Amino acid sequence: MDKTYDPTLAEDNIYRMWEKGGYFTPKMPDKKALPAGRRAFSILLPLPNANDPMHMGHAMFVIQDIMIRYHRMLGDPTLWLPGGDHAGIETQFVFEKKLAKSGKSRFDFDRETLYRMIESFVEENKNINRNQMKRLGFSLDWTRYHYSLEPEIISIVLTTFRNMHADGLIYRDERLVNYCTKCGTSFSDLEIKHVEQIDPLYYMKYGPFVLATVRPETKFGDTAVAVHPKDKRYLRWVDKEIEVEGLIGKFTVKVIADSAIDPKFGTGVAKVTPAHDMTDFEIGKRHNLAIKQVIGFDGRLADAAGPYAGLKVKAAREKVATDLQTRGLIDHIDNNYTHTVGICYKCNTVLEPLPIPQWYVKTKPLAKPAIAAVKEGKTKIVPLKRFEKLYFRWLENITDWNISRQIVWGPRIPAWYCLDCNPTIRLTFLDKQGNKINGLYKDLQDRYSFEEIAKGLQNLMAPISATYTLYSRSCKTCRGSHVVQETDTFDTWFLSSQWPVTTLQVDNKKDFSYFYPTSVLDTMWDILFFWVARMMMMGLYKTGEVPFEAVHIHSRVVDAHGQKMSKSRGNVMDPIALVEKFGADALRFALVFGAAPGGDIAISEDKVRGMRNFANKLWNMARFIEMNIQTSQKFNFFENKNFESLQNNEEKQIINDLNKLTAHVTKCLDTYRFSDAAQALYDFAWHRVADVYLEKNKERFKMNEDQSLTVLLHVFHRILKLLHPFMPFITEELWNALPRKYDKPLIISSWPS
RNA sequence: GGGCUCAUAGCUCAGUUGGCUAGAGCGUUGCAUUGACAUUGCAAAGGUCCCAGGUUCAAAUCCUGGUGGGCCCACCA
Repeated sequence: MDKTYDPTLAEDNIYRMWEKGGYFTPKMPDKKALPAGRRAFSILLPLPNANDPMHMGHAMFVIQDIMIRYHRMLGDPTLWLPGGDHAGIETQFVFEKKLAKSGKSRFDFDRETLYRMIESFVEENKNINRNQMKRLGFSLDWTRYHYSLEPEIISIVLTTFRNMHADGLIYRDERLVNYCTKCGTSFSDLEIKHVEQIDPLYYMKYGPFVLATVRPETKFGDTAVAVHPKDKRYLRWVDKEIEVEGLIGKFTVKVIADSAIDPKFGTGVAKVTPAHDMTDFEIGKRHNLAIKQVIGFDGRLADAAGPYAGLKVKAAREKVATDLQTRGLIDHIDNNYTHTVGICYKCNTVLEPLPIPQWYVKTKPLAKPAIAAVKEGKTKIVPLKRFEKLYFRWLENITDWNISRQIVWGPRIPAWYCLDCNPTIRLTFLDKQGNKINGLYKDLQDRYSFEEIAKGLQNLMAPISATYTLYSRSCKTCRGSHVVQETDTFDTWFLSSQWPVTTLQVDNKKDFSYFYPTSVLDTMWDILFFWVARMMMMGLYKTGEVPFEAVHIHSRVVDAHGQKMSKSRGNVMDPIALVEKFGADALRFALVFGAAPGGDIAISEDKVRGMRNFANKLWNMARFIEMNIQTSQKFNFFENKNFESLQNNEEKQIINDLNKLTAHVTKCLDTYRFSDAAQALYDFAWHRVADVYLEKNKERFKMNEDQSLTVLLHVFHRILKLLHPFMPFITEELWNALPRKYDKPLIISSWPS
């Protein structure tokens, strides 16, 4: 053995040996034939975006590998199932950035072409993170790898959609949606980022009133003025029509009373713009107000804004404000008004609430059983009560889920519209010459053939009244074939929320019956709502059973100063670079050591180095043992025996401590206290065995005495076993380097008790 | 605006239902070391456990209030 441990030499070979041995693929004996207390154990890897290289957050999945290796050693049929996500908007966004570098944009291509381009882009990158996970030693069953866009997986997802539609859980509706005019798509409530900002609050003269608004440019879309029903100042105006002087002429609106109006805000009077404000939209529904859209999906004012048409929202606001001022229609301006606005989490553009027909999932009926399942303990959220609270609070206040995205990257919603029956469908497509055409079908059908439209199609927008059929390429009403598929694609999370079901059902039903519900879902708190809660809802809907028995919330990896890693901070660490420098085991141990569940874990190069030193310590302990052994020596192994006959006090004591350690580590692993287990192992191996026991008894070992070496070997073997889930490579390497009783790799050796 | 959470050594953090003479990693200081390992060993320094009250035989741990961070949720124009 060399003087120091070189991980780069060992790791690759060992991983290949494991893979070749098929140890990651579970044996699935009849469940009744399993020994008492043993049962199937399964974890689904939270599927990384297929086109993303690995980051520190993924490295944290080492917690799952620890559980998986532990259960494999316990003798449980153990499955850790890997996968990759097409990651809809995320991937398309990355791809569009790439396009932008070559001076192109998504709007230069029809959807078929754009889709193919993204597809091959993902295909190029798909293997990167798979190989990286192997570098970390993850014992994933690669024979069961799945990708979210496999046709069989999509087919299961679409079946869910159809069933939900039949059950009345899917519907179309036109309401205000948070829309990013830059990314060209809507988002669900969850995806909206809120930021505080200071904007001028304009107090404008409005007929007989003065009212406060930050958005004077939406004045063209006002269809009412509202006051609080109990506001005595304005009671006499309620239900009256008032005449207002506007920038493009006088108009009349009705004064309405609605309790959504806060009498204390501004002057207690608000203009109501149902097409561009969430509150106003609700008010509009209550009072049957017209919805007058004055901002388009391109973020520019529409024709209804007269001379202001074509201006972007921000420019329009400034111009409108100035013009109002020159006309003497501004009473005063509060320049220090602080409020929060919703912005796009991808590009930070202020989101525009716009009326669009979208597909929704009715969530209340789904949330109910998901809440009950956790309350009844069918799924345990560990380790912290506070995540349960979060989970309940979100599900109890859940709003319906917008699953439409106006992007190409993902499966399209399987609804077909007949253009002949729905001539007011708005179409955007590229004609044969590549010009962008936009208009209603009834205005276009004389000039363009159906085939030309269908081929160059970028987007369609069907009015909410449009009829559609699911899964049918001919119209059921007119029997015509001028049908086009909905261009909205599914929110990625609609697919990933079904992951536990799709991945286990896709190959054969046996996996599903054997491993569902899965044992643990290990993830970080940031996708508790996005993914975990939705998997609960969808899993319960599809199977009547919870998708996992426990949810473990692992730590978030932060830098040496407790700061979140981000590109803009420039403090991102590359896990693979650390593996190359210090070895996978060192990084793995560093990620676990000192990590409190649900909290933060600080990773620095110094810390990983420290853990590399620990690996080296183990190496040298083995070297010392090897030095004192003669190759011809035959050992009387005491594995799994009590050592009750030992006379030597030192030996009795170390065996006693070793057994205590074994019980402690086992208990920690059963209760998700990975850091405690790691610290106990570190402390025992280094400070109890190496520093004390070895030093004290060096002379005896050198005498090459059979018994003392047997005890030492037993202790060391035990350490390797207990440490294996944490540091799989070096433990496997050392297991192989020393004499042992069983000729099986450590990965499938039995967990000591 | 509502809620959650944190505050412990120079830094990053553990501390499981109250029993601590308060720990770890990294860092610091001194000494040692051709002998498994300088990716080492021995030793040392370093903390009014944020502040003020309270409960208790006992509080870093529980309660109340305060101060200061972090986070989540939210349609007040």
